[in-house]
Amino acid sequence: MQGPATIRAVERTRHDYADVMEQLRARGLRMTPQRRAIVTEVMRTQGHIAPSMIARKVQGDMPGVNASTVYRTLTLLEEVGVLSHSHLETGAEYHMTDEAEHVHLTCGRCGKDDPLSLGEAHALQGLIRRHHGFEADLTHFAITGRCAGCAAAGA
Amino acid sequence: MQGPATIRAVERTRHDYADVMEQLRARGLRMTPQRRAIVTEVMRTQGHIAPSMIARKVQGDMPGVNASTVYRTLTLLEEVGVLSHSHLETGAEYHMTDEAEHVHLTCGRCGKDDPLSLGEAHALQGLIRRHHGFEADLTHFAITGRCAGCAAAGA
DNA sequence: GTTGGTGCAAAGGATTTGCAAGGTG
DNA sequence: CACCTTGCAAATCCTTTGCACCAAC
Repeated sequence: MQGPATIRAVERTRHDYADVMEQLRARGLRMTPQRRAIVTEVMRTQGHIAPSMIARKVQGDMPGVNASTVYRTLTLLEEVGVLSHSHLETGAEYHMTDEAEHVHLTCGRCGKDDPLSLGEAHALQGLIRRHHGFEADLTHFAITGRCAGCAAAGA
Repeated sequence: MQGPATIRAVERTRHDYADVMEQLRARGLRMTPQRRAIVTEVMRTQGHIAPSMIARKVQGDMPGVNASTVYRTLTLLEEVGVLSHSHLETGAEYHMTDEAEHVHLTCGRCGKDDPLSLGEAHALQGLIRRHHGFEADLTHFAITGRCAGCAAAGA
């Protein structure tokens, strides 16, 4: 599990089915109804969603879809570039690759999850690059801590 | 699973058994040989170690120790403040709380894991604080990306 | 018709829980 | 001796794999 590096400017078009199909076809792969259902579920989700949750939801809409199919599909769609995953406190979660353009600032006390702007993310990346030549992908792991409110509250 | 926030200057003494016992006793808890073995294993580890690995190693030295004891102990020692965990690409890993003073820069291609200095970490935290009032704990999640070498190599 | 995909079933591994027996302070 | 801890065993959960059948293109 390892995503692409750095945050790119948002210039690509958002993925839709045509897009997904194209990426699959380019590799001689097929767009099955199961895959369609899985992509739909991830697209419908604002933000990120856990694999096991995708499995449950997809099975809700389309009984008979096997969990193993879901896991295999997620892996495949990530290889193809349609999906990406990030690590949150609760585990790995998937999202459309082109929705990866934000960094999670998750409060460990109240659970609030603020996004970091592109500009701020770039500033952080620049700072890391300057000292290590390391190209950070801040979207891949969340950043935890205490939000302003909770920090003020003391905890 | 959620650790304390911010990176503190390293001024506290390193934990040793006396330290651990004190923290337990303060809560009316006991220092059993199993707990001693588990703490020993974590202290012996330079850096971080996964729960399942701790279980295996402890069982190696001290057959009969049950895995459930290990998991319960890790949770407890984290509540007490002796241990903390971080999230790396491979999952959660534990370490002595006072060894948490570094941020992981993990290369997703070659796997190299560089630490970020305290000063640099503070700079990043300052930047985040300025814009969001958010007190980031950069030690809790690793930062992935591409190390200088791999970034240059193109991948 | 090819070749990739899916369902099914089973395996695997990590982690949790209830409970009675055991050990620490 | 009281109460915390442990071992045991069972139960979950999530995820992976082998394989024969099925379907997309």
